[in-house]
Parts: sequence; C-alpha cells; structure tokens
Amino acid sequence: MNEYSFILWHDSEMATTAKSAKRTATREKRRRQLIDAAVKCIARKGLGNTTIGDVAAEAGLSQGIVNLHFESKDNLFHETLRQLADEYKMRFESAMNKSRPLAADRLQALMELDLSPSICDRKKIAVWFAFWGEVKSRPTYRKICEKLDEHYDEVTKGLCDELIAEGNYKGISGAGVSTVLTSITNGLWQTCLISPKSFDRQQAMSAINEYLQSIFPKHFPVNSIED
Amino acid sequence: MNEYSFILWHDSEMATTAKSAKRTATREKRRRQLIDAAVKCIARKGLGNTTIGDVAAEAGLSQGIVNLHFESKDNLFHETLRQLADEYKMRFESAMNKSRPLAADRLQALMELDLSPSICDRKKIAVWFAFWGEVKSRPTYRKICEKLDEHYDEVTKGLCDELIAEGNYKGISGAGVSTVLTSITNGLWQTCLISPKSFDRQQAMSAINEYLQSIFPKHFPVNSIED
Amino acid sequence: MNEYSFILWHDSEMATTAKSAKRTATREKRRRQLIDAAVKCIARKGLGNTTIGDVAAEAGLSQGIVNLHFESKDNLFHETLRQLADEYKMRFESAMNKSRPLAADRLQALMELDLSPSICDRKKIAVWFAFWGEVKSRPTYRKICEKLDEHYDEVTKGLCDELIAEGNYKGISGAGVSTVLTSITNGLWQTCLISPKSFDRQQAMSAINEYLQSIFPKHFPVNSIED
Amino acid sequence: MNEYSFILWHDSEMATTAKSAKRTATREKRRRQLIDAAVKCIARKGLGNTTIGDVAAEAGLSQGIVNLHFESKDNLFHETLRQLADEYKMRFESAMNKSRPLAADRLQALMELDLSPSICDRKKIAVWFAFWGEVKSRPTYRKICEKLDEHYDEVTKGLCDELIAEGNYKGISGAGVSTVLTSITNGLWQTCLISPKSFDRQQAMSAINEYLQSIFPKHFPVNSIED
DNA sequence: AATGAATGAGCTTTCATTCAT
DNA sequence: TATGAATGAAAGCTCATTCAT
Repeated sequence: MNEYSFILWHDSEMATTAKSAKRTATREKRRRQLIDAAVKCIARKGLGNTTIGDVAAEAGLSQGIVNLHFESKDNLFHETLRQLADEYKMRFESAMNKSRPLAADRLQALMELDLSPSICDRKKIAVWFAFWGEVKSRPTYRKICEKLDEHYDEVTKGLCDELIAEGNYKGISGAGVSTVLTSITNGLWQTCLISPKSFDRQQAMSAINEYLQSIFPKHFPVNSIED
Repeated sequence: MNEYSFILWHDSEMATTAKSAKRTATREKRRRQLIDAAVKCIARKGLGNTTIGDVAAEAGLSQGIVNLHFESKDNLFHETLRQLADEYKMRFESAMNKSRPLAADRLQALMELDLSPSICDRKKIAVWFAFWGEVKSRPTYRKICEKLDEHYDEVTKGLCDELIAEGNYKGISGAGVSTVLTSITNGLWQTCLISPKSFDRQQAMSAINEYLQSIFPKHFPVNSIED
Repeated sequence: MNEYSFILWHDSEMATTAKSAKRTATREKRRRQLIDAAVKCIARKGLGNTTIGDVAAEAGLSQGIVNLHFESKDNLFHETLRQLADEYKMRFESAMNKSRPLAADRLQALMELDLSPSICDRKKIAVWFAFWGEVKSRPTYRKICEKLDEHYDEVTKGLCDELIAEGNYKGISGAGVSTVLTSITNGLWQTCLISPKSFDRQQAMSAINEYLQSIFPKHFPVNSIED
Repeated sequence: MNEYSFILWHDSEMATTAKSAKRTATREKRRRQLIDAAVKCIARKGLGNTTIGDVAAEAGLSQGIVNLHFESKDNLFHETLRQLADEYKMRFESAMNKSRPLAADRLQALMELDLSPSICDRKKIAVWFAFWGEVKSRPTYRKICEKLDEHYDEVTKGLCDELIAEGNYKGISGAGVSTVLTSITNGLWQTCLISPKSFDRQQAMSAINEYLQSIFPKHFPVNSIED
C-alpha cells in the first residue's frame, strides 16, 4: 500500500472516479489557480509586463508550471480571457434569470450588474482593458470579445424591442437604444479606470436611470427606481 | 532677395533665432516622424509587441535613433500618448470653433467629430485602447488620459446644462446627460475595435441622434438632422 | 544500506537539510565557477573589456547564466573582488598560523607569502590592479580593498612594534617600518606587472631581506636567511 | 578683408609664422585640451566608463572632436598616457636639476617629488592606476609605463650606488635599496588611493626618512631632515 | 506532476565612428 | 576645423521555454 492508495482509500468520492479523472480534476484546479494568478498580475502590471514568472510566483508555484499546464504564455493569456468571458456571461445569464421576467426589470438588472461592485471593479476593468488593448493585433482575443459583445447586444436589443413595442414609443429603435446602453457601460468602465476619483457608482447608475426614464417613461417612471 | 536675406536684413537677432529654430525644427521634425512611426506600429502590433527596432524601421531610420531622440522606449511611448492627446484636443477645440456658437450645434459637432472617419478610425482607436490597457499600471499614462477626459466632460456638461436651461427640460441633469454622451462615444469606439464588421458609422450616428432627439426634443427635432 | 538511507534513518530532519544543502552547494559551486571564469577573463582582457559573454564562455555556460546567478555584471565583479580579498586574507592568516609564533618569523612569512608564486603571479596581480584602477570611481571596490589593507597594516605594525620593543631599536617606529613593508610588496607587484622581464623573485626577496637586516639587525642577522 | 586677415593683421606673432604653422599650433592646443579633459574624466569615472562624449563635453566641444583630432578613442587614451609619462619625466629631471648635485640631496629631492601635492594627488594617482589596470591587456600601455620605470630605477640605483660607495655601507646593494625606494612610493600612492583618510603625507615622508636614516646613517643623520 | 537551473533568442541601450553641413 | 545628427555593432539584461531530477 502506497501513498496513493492511502488517499484513494479514504476518499470514497475519489475512489468511485477513475484515477485519470482525479488527475483531470487536479489539473483543472491548477489551471484555474494559474488563471486566477494571471488575472491578478495583469491587473497589477498590465499584459505586456506580466511574465510567466510573475504568474507562477503569484500562485506560489515554480517557474515551469505555466508551460506545464498551458504549453505557452500565449495560451495562458488566451485561456484567461476565455475564462473572463465565460464568467461574465454566466453572471449575465444569472442576472437575467434572477430578475422578474419582464423586459424592463431585466434591462434594469443588466445595467445594475454592469455597475455592481464585483464587476465594475477597477482591477477587473483594468484586465478587460488590457485585453482590449491587444485586440487589434490578436485576432483570437478579438473573437472572444466579439462573441461576448454580440450576445450582450442581441439580448439587450431584444429587450429594447419588447419595451418599444409594449410602450409604443416613437422616434427610437431597439438597435439605437441598445447601442447606447451597451456603449454607456463601456464608457462608465473607462471612467472608472481612468478617473477613479471622479467616478461614482451612484451617479453612474443615476445617469443610466435618467436615460431609461427619458426614453422609456412608461416603463421607468420617475422615482420608480430606488437604491 | 531671398527668404534668407530677408531675415538677415530685417532682424539680425532673428538670424540666430532662425538658425536655432531650424535646428529645433529639424529635431522636432524627427521626433514627430518617430512618433508617427510609433503610432503605426502600435496600431499594427500593439504596445507590448512594438519594439524600438520596429519603430525605427517604420521610420526608415536606424536602430539607435529612438534613444537618440527620446532617451528611452518608455519616453517615446509617453510622448506618443501626449501627442495623441494634444492632437485630439486641438481637433476638439477646432470643431467647437468652427460650429455655430449654439450649444446644440456644438454638441452635435462634437459627436460628429468623434465619429468622423479620421478619429473613429479602427487603427487610431486601437492605439488609444493600447494605451488605456496600460493605464492601470502606468500612472503617467493615466494622468494624460484623465486630463483629456476631464476637459471633454467639462465642455460637454456645460453645453448640456445650457440646453437644459434653455429648453427647461425636466428629469435630466447636465451631468447625467454628459456622462451618457461621453460614454457613448467610448462605447462606440469599442464596438468599432472589437466588432468592426457590425460597426456602422451611420447607425452609430443615428443612435446618438435618436438619443439627442429623445432627450432634447426642442433642440434636436426629428428629421432636423440629415447626413 | 547506502548513504541516502543512512541519512533518512538517523535524522529525518537532516534529509531536508541535506537536500537544501545540496541545492545550496550546487548554487554556490556555480557562483564560484563563474567567479573563477571572471578572474581569468579579467586577467586576460581587463575589467573594462570583459563581457558577460566572455565570462559565460570561459565557464563553458550560456549567456544568461551570469545574470541568473549574479543579477548583474556589476554584482559579479563586486563578488569577484570580495572573493579575491577573502582568499588573500585566508592565505594571510594561514601563513601567520603556520609560522613559528615569533614576530620575526611571522614578518618573514608574510613577506614570503606576498612573493610566493601563487600570489605574486602576473595574472593575479593584473586582476588586483584592474580593480584598483576602478577604486576611485567605485566606492564599493574601495571599501573592500581598504578593509583588507587595514588588516594587513594592523598586523604588520603589531609585529614591527614587537620587534622594536624586543630589540630596543632606535630611530624607527612600528608605523614607519610597517608602512615601508606594506608599500614594498605593492611596489614589487607593480614591477612584476609592468616590467615582468626585469622582475626577479629572488632579487625582490633579497631586497626585502636587506631591508629587514638593516633595520632589525638583531632579529635578521646577515646570512640567517637562506633560500 | 575677412575674419581671417583681421586676426593675422592684429597678431604679429601669428603673422610671422606661416598659416600652416598656426594651424599646427592650434591643432596641438586642441589635442592638449582634449588630453586634459580625458585626464579629468578618467580621474572621475575610470578608464572603462569614460566615453568620448564625456571627454568632448568636459572640453566644452562637440561629439566628433575626438575622432577628428585623435582618430580613435584608443589613440586618445594612448596619447594621454604618453603625455602623463612625459610630464612625470620632466618633473623628475627638473627635481634632479634643481637640487644640489649631491646623491643624497637628489635622492631626497626625488622622494619629496613623489610625495609632493601636485604628484601625490588622489585624482592623478587614480589616473595612473586606471592605466596600470589595463597594462596586462594593452601592451602599448605597458611599454610606456615600463620605459618610465626603467628610467626611474636606473637613476635611483645610480644614486644609491654612489651613496653606498661614498659611505662604504655594508650589507646593502644599490639595486636592493633602489628597489625598495621605488616600491615605497608606489605603495604609498596605493594607500593614498585606497585609504585616503588614513593616508598622511607627513607620516609617509617620515617613513621614508626613517628608512633613509637607518640605511644611509652617514648621509641622512637623524634630525638632519626637517619639514 | 512539479521543480528550478539552464538556455538562448530577442530586446533595450550605449557609444565609437562617420559624414553632411 | 568644427559640429552634432545619424549609424550600427556590441553589450547587458529579460524571460519564455526546456529539461534533468
């Protein structure tokens, strides 16, 4: 009986899964650990100045670990972006599902999500901007971002179309409003990144609400929204 | 009598000034040439992957030239960003001055400027995003960007306040509207960068106009704006 | 039962220590190897013309190795000087200890050490002069050399004082004689460096002995010293 | 009448010499100016860290000037060393000639010269050591230094032989004493360079005098030498 | 699976030298 | 003669990647 069998013996859940499954699990955990470390480093030092050594050190592991699990630095960053996008999408879906199934509520929920402290956090925004900064020269980065944006636009446009139909609003289009809404959050994040001192979550949310109230007065009556 | 003798004749002090001005001009011209080359390289390869050799080659000059004129790569990029900011600001002021001196016209002019082909150009946007991507880890980059944004916000807010006062609009604030406007252009640029195929200048402008018409109906009557 | 099992058996803590000791040893060995290579290169090419690449090549290793183990070229040279000083001091102490515990014998032993082939070797002298040549512009080099000289002077002066007291010599001081003695070896080394063909170890030793005999006749009677 | 003729007109000394002679004079003056600047730089920064730019700046002239007058950096340094050696030799001869024509006086004069503030100056010593530090790897440097040393030794040995013959001193040789004397000054200079705080000109001179008094008591009676 | 020493390509920077003015 | 912008080779240093353990 060796060290290995000892572990397998005591952990019945492990025992039921195959040995390779356990390895895979461990492997996935390490990858996740390294991606998390990469995010922290990118937030602190930027994409261009983050070295594989930084990431390994942040994870408390050794030099060679990144190449062992990701084959290359490029790949690590690629997977990191994918992870960020997946995470964002999950939270997006979750916000939709948790809200009341009304277009106005959902739109409101999505806007609030984008300004929520865990997403509209300067460190995380810095990471997004770090990747966006390389989008032009890295087609693969662009594709991941584009796909996420497309989904965001599609959903928002759908909700706006619904509201416009419901409210019989004139002079506006779902496409136009969703374009504005999508743009606003990006613009607010930029302010949070560049002028953190003048950025104020409340004011930002107020600006969005003012907009929604002006444009969809029937769905977002004044004072209907409270914090 | 040529240009030279004219200078010598009319102002002997000018002769010295002219000489040093010429030296300075030459020096300034090289710096500008290198900054232009840097912009091209950053657009093509990103900040992190642009080498001093790339910039020199793009300018058709030798390796050592960048350090000769900028002392370091960091400094070159710093000056490049400053140049971009200066240029943007000049075009901003120019757009204001060329427009009719009415708040609505000026706001319209500024929005059009941000979407004009020479500013809302994917290559140029890529360069801005490249710098924004390093803002978190480079305080000096941040400061340059912040100062520019502050100026933009200030002017836009002033114009919005004027319009609100003139039109006696209710339920909106100059701060809120200008926040939305500022954000929109940034958001549109992001779309241009990330989803160039789905980005359409006309649609983008329409979205902005829809917004202005909804929010300032007295100043931006429907169909008042045509391309 | 092999060495390994012995360690594990007798002291499990030792197992860790042994491991890290081995790591350290290896690391220390590499550093030493590089310092030795540096000494050779400096002897051959001088401080200013020795490149990191030269040192690595001399050690039969790769370019990056010096920065890996010493962080910078400066540091390598600094450590090299320190190593030279340490080595010299060790040999100095050793010569003192091996000699009979009489002041005269010790003084004689020290002089012989300084002219011994392994110390008064043109290559090694060249290295010392290489460092001395930078002493003025490198305070850290100066400090290392100064400390060594201070020790040398202190010991020599002590021995001279003893001899003067013992022999009741008049007209001389321990400080004066030790100054002369210290100076002589440096001067002889310089001759060895600059005029190697006219430098003769025997003659040099004779000159020193003549001096000692003249100044301390009771301790160094004529013909008492033979080679 | 041009600028040139103006100068020739007013400076009759110049007028008598040919134009080319003036050029040569100017040329020699520039070379000397650059050598002086080189000495200052070497004293401050060492041989290895002195750049051609440093020298030109120190001389208040432009980048290209050194190559214009010396063809290469190597040549400048070579000429600088030669200049130093020539200067030293001139002062050496001058000290001999100014002294009373007695061997004892001349020896005394030479020792005093080597410790005089203008020669035993830390900056100048630093320059000598800078060159000595490269002697091993630069045969031409070595030759210049060797020639100077040979002359020094030859003269000193002659004086010592004279004294020994005159005083009928036993147990010492001219070669031995001159070796010691030559060595002493080099050794004292080294102390001045490395331990400037503990170096004291008076003590140094006393040590030499003690030595001369011990070894040549008839020529250097105690208290015969006063400061 | 993990380590970390070693590699070596690639980068920034320095600087002797050249050359048009 | 003198300048100083420009060159480009050479150097130090960084770091992704490899590999023996």
